[in-house]
Amino acid sequence: MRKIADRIEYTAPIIYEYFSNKESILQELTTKGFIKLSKKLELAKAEHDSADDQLEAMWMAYWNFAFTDTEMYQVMYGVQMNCCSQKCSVTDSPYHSFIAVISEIMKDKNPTEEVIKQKYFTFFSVIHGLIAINIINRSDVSESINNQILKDAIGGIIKSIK
Amino acid sequence: MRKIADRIEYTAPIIYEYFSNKESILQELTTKGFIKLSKKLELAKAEHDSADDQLEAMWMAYWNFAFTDTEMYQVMYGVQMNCCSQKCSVTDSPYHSFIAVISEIMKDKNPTEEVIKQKYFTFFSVIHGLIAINIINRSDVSESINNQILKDAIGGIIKSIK
DNA sequence: ACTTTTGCCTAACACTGTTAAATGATTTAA
DNA sequence: TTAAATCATTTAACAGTGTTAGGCAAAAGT
Repeated sequence: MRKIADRIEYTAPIIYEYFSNKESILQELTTKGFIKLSKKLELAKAEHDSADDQLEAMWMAYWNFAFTDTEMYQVMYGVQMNCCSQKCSVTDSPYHSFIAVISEIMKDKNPTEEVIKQKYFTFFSVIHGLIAINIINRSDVSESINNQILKDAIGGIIKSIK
Repeated sequence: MRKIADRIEYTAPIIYEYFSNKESILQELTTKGFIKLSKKLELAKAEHDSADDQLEAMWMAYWNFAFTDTEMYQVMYGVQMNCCSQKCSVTDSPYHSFIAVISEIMKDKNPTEEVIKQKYFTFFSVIHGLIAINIINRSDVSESINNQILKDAIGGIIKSIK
């Protein structure tokens, strides 16, 4: 708040003349972000005819938005993972456990360590994403995104790496 | 910190005799969490013979850990999504854009609205998970988890919902 | 001209994490 | 046995958050 005030060359309290609190500033920014994102999505959609292509293009647009407007994306979705800089990437043992099994599954393909790592992260992203949504939106979708979805997802990736 | 101090019936500063700062407490907890999780993973693995089954069982164990030790999981992975309570779930327009196209793709199956919502969240989890990892671990895996993985993931899910 | 409103600031509160200094008890040294 | 040193713990404080209350001076209304 004080930093914002500095930037606009006022003192902190006048911010509260325009916004009821910090949260509502983020809220407002987030809303703008969603509008911008929506436009990109509609644009991507309009460039294709089949629904398949549209959906892929939309998710690609979504992906691109996340990296052209990273700060925005982080505000919108509160992206943050405490540990990841060290722990959940390389140093932890879950990582090594999974890597071992994935290597085993892919052994016919003679994959590089890098490829295996990629696959691990793909897995991790999917599962962690599902978990995060379930933890946060517990009441909203907890029953919807259930074990079946999870198993489908896992099965799908296992198939895809064989 | 003061709450911890209350709980252990000391004052805040003595905590700093045992931990250099708050971060290092979380660090310690996280380490313990990873040890516990690792054990569960190894246990799950040991119950199966084929690598496929092992991997599935491990991810299921991972999933279960996230919900039996939710606070731990949140500390370990910093799960948090600012907006989700309202915005990224139902009220935003990206949601509606995607729902529309997913419905179109699945129209032959006459899916309920609930099913479509599920599929959306599956998509969202996957993509958001990949994005989050890329944003946070930028230097570490940014080149690894690239567009190819993304396209594979999207393609896979599109296939799976047809 | 006098009152009301507006715009803005200073000061402060309650709450974070964190550190320095003081206190008092217990152990050690002489 | 008394003096010194060490230890455990606390109080007080600092700097940093978000936020609110009160005041003051310039502008606007009557």
